[in-house]
Amino acid sequence: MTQAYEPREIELRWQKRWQDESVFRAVNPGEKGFDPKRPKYYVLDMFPYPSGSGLHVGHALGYVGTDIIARKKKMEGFNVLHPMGWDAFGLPAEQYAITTGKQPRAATDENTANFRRQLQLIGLSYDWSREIDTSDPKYYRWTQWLFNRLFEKGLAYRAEVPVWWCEELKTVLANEEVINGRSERGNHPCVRRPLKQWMLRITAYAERLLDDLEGLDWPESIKTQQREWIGKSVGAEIQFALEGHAEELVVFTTRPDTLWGATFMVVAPEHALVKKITTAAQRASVDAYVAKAATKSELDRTDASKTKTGVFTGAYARNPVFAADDPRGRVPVWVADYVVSTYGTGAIMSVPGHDERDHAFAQMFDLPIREVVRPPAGEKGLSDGVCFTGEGTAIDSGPIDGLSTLDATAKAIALLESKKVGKARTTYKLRDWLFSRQRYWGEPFPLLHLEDGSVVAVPDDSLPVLLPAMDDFKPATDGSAPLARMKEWVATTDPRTKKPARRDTDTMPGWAGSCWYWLRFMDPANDSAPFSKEAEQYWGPVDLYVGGASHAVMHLLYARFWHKVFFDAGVVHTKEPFQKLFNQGMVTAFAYEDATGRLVSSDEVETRGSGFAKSGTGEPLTQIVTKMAKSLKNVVNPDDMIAEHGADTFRLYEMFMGPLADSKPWNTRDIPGCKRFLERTWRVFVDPEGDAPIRPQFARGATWLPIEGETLALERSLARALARAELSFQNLNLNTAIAAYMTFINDATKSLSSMSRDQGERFLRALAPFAPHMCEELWERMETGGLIVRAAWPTADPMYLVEDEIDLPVQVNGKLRATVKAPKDASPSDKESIARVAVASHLEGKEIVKVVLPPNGRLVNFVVK
RNA sequence: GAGGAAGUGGCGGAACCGGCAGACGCAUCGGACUUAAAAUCCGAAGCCUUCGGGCGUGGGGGUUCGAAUCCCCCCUUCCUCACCA
Repeated sequence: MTQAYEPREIELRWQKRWQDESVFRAVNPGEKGFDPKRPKYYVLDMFPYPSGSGLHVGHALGYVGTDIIARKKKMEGFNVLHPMGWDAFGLPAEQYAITTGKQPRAATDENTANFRRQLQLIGLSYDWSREIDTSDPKYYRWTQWLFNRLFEKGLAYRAEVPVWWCEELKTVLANEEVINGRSERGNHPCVRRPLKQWMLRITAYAERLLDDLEGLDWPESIKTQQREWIGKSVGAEIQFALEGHAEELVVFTTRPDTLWGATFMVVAPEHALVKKITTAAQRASVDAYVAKAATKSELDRTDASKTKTGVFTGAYARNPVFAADDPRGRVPVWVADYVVSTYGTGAIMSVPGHDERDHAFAQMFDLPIREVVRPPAGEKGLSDGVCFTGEGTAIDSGPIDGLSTLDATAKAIALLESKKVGKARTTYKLRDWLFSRQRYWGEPFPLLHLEDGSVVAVPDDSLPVLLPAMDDFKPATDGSAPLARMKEWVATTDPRTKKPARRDTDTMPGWAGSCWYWLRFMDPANDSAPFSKEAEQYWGPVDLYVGGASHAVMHLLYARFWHKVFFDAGVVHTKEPFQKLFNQGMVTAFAYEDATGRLVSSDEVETRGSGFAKSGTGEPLTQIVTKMAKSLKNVVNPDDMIAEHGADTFRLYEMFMGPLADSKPWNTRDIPGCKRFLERTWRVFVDPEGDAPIRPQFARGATWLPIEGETLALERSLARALARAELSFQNLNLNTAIAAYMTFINDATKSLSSMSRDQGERFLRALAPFAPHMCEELWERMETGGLIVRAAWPTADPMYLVEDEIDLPVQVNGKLRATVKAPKDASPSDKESIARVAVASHLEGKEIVKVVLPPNGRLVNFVVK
């Protein structure tokens, strides 16, 4: 038996043992070995897209964190569900296949194999029997099945919509995937283009998606982001008659109380009425403006936000609150790109007196500005040259004069409704979800186009609609779907009527598979349903969901939407899928810049004492923190580190860096500290000089040590470490648990012979979730019997958290002047007299005004003059 | 511009409720062991100091016997959304 700590050898052996004994297999209700007495705990990682570059230490941060939690919960007696799988369909996987010249299927299999290998290297306690791959027909069969539920409820529809088109990617993208007119993936320019697309009616769930955020234990910042994305606004819809046209111009406003101050109208360049209402005289300039707006990317529009642009259409609208002969009621209609076509009705009434944007526009084009809201006393208004947008009192507004903004709004709406020219309305920024892609690597829509032009779902029992193999799967230059080229696949028959039908050739976006994967994990092998009711009833909802904050909106909103649809369909029993959400921080890296602020590649940096310098030139460099980047050569590969130091050190370092939620830099120089701690722990248990597998005091049948003297001191040290660990699990700053364990091992090293077998056992159990391989090895050498992963989690005995003697800080005027020892149960007056002696020199010649002894008895403070 | 998170030694970070600022680790320095080095072990260390003490948690003010922690103002960094009527 080896006496040295050799992590790789130990780790491989224990990983095999865990696998051989199916230690991490979660047992479902109804299966053999299920224990109904244990409570359940479902801890889920956001499953990765298996990229070609392999696992990143940032992924591993979350995975190690959840693994430690899962292992602890298991030791605490929970039935733990802790699964892992692959989000394998979608654009990035297809792009990767194209650039590497591989088939997506083959490339995906290669990448998942690599990810699986890397995850297993870390010794993560996943139940690998539940592994899923969203691009596996056994999985996407049920994605299609669930799509059918949305389809039959009318939540999926086809529409000609202006969509984001990315020429580079040859695909349409969802609103959420386009940032400032560029694709989220790859940062390519995008343009708007009308195309017939499948949409999901997520807006039907807007209100519930908003309301149900309340009960969730999620970071407030994520909830806020979702609320803002949903963007609820309450107001009114108002119809303006158009001079010389039968059509009405409908606008949405949150401030119907300012209707009397509307001096012009603005419609978006894409508005359907623009062509119709433009007068001959204005035709040329309007056409030019509209054409220009269409070619402008969203980025250009945003850049131009400082100066408003627009053109008069020549048309006039009638403000319904003014009499037909009132000149205030005749307002010009302009077209301007500061009004967006996709929000509200794509048209606004412009109230330049009380809206910043309208104000700017009115000033730009010299349009009239009227004040209809008087600001409350003390606030500046139009008379001070300020556009007042807050709440005040209605003035110059006929029937609502004198009312507060709140009352004026209500009365204005009532008035509009009685005249049938408007009504209360709530709008949302959230738009329906553009759900189809003209790409290859995704779930085919399980839909058939019949000869009569109608569209029907492929019956559930004919699923899956398999994605056919294609040699050339690249998107067509005209943007048509690659599957459309598979003529023999497209032509099929409706299984119900045997009549000819054509398959839909679009595929679902990459998000589809991740909209329900946590449910499939509950019952991954089920081939008669996506998951059984019993399994969902037992495991749902996810108790802890851990992943990056970058999924704040898209994935988490889509997943909640599908889950609610399933809830309505009676498929799941909870309204929300993820009860507690936690975002792990980003793992950043150090980078180095010279005096001019230029970044220097990490392999050209050397340490100079406590500073850094450029190798060769010796030029001094400053250390800064950045994202990891290949160009800076500061990307860390877990494989190398594990090969060099072992998985336990890797796990420990990931957690020791700092609180799980914080972003923090990876510092290779700090890793030896964690390794040293494990080596020191090893030497506490194993005598490197001796032949025994374990030191005699830890061997089975070792002499029992009474808890007194140094053993008592160690008992206290252990109790403190265990208590600290418990707190650190609550706060998810596991770095402090490790720090507490280090302190204990330092204490143990100093009085090794006084440490008992029992103390050794409890310490190993506490360390086991963090460094499972080494603890398993030492546990075995102690001949404790069984695996440590199945042992019970140790808790601190409060009795040993209390010291006989406490350190009593003594302050004079709040400044620390001495620290004295006092018996733990000393009375306040005893403490005061002990303290008085200790700071006698500071009290000399002073008058003691007050002696402060806080209720917790933690210190004494003399207030003197 | 709006919203969110955060600013503590040379570095990563501790400090549960307002009560010893800097736990734990890295780097640094000293010592032991060694022919020597590495490894290991032991120890020192916030900054300044005339060795009395003074100053210290981004800056300024406030509350308090006492503030990293609570309140007000300001600065910086990161993230997210940005003409949403």
